[in-house]
Amino acid sequence: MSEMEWSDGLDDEQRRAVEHGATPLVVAAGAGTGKTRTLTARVARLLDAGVPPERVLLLTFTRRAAAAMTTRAAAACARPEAAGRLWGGTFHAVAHRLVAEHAPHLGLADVTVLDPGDVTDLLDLIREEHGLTGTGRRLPTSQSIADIYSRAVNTGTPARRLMAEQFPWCLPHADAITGLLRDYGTRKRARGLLDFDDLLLYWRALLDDERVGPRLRARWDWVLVDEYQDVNRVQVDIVRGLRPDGDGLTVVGDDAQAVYGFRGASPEHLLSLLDDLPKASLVRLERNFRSTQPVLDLANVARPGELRLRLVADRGAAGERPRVIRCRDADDEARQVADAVLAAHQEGLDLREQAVLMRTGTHSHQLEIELKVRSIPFVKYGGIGYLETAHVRDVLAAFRLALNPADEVSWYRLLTRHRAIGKAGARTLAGILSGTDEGRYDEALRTASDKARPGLAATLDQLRTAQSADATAAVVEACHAAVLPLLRVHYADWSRRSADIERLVESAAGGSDLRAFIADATIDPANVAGDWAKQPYLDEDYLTLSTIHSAKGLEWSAVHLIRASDGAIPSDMALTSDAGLAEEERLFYVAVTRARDTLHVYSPGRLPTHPTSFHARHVLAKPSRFLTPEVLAVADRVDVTRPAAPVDIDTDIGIDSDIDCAASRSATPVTVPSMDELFG
DNA sequence: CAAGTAATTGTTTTT
DNA sequence: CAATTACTTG
Repeated sequence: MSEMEWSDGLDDEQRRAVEHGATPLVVAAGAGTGKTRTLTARVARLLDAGVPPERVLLLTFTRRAAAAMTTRAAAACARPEAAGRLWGGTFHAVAHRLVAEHAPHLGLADVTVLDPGDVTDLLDLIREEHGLTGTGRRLPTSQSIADIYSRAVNTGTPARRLMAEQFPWCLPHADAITGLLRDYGTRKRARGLLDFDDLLLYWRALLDDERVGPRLRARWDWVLVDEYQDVNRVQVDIVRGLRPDGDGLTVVGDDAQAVYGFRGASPEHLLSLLDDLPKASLVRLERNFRSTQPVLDLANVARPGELRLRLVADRGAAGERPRVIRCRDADDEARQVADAVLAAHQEGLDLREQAVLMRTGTHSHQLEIELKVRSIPFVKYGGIGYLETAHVRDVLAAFRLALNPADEVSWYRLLTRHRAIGKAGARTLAGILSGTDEGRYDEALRTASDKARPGLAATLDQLRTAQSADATAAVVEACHAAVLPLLRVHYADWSRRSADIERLVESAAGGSDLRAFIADATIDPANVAGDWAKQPYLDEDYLTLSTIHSAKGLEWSAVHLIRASDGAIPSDMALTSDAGLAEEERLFYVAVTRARDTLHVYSPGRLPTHPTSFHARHVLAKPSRFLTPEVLAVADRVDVTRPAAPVDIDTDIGIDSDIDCAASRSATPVTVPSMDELFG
């Protein structure tokens, strides 16, 4: 054990966590307290102590976090090559690996992962049989039904009770919905289809199995879990199933940063672990290496939760006080943000060091227009990914059919892209084609209408080629050939979409394992998208726009939090329950703790009811309820709606009549440099 | 039963 | 202003 580089620069508490023995360890790590460094140092220390890397399992919530941690652990330990043999990844990715490995034990001939879009497609496909298609009164969307399903399994709540509590408008159809969901389950099982939730459920089932469970448990001595406040019931069971007495278990989390309640997570899981494992030790990390004290003063005041961590800036007391900017409306807000971003840029702060955070992807609409007008380059995270667009999913469906001809959902999707095949035709044909009958292709052709037959024949031909091909490139090429003529006709804006397809096909053909490529694309779209999606400004300087969820774990020198008005933060969707409101409060906390040096919080007095700006009606909005007097006391208030005198932000709700753009622009005397020369 | 046209809706957050 | 959805017509 030579250098012990992993110990470099750790403070006492971090070192305690890193050097802790085998008894269960809970690390309560506030934002910016070196959580990743601590976790990776602990892994490096284990490896340096001679632990075989394959006996260490590191579970994270995003692929990015997993990659960052293994890389850093490798860099910090004496045997960097060993870190490559670590088991690391998201819960879902590891689950997929294990489920594929144990497919026979699980009674699965093949494993195809359904993305959330596929799930709604499948529900659409079968809902008619359950009397959920009539026109007339409004029926719950398949999306809502999928939500009910997911929440039920992830929280262990009976669907009926769940509906009563959280989806009351679905209650009149409770019988039909529960019937549909049962059918959904058997349908998936019969076809070897697994949705995201199934991956976790199957993993848990493996752990519960008398024969497989002990072997799985014996595979790892050390299990480390990041972001434990974001685990749901099933994930808790998996972790506990892996380490029943807690020995070798390390979890890191922060109850104030739990923001995945809608996915069945609860910060309670972190807190209750301490009760469930009496031997567990708690280490609290409160020294913050990220932000200035003034930023942390605001964060500490805003911090919810039980752990009551108080962050202290390692950087000392100096720093600029956060600013709360009251603005007139969304357009005004966009101008304020753009002005501030440019001003900082002029003072030498790269755009890369700045980010705009928002509650939902649509909140940046006005800002995006403003940025385009001013030629400020930006990249937006958290919106609809390329892999979720229809045409890309069409190609993925073809890939999946090449590997799993029983994939009814993919059949359905592909069939509806054909001319002369609509919903009804696709449904019957998908049933035939996903079956096991020897002559199912011929039968499908016989069933198809005269108009549909030629197109279908061509598709089936190519898919047969794909299914019998060995080399990945050949499979991909055949699928490409099957899909191309369909999509060219089907999409009116084909020219805009074709480039995406080319990139996807190229990237899939380049890989060695199509199965892995599809699983990656499904379980972690960003991972694959990053390889081939266009990233025009990758080498250049650009501003980051991100949802708060996607910004978790990241940091920037300057952070602009927009739409800090009631109805946006907290989202009006969340106001119906205490739990929902508490989660919004945690989101606010996550957002403000992303800032290293400057934090600007913008609160428009009028919010668009409708995300697109034109015939948008506006509704009056109060400042976010999270901008409490205590929070405001540690911030500088700026009111750009009435530039003459600062107005108490609590009482001014901006009731002024119509907005005069020129007036509001002149009210903010920030000089706007020509962007062409700045970025030319 | 498919496909085209008209009307009418919107919209959390993500593995 | 999309993108579903309802209603028409072939």
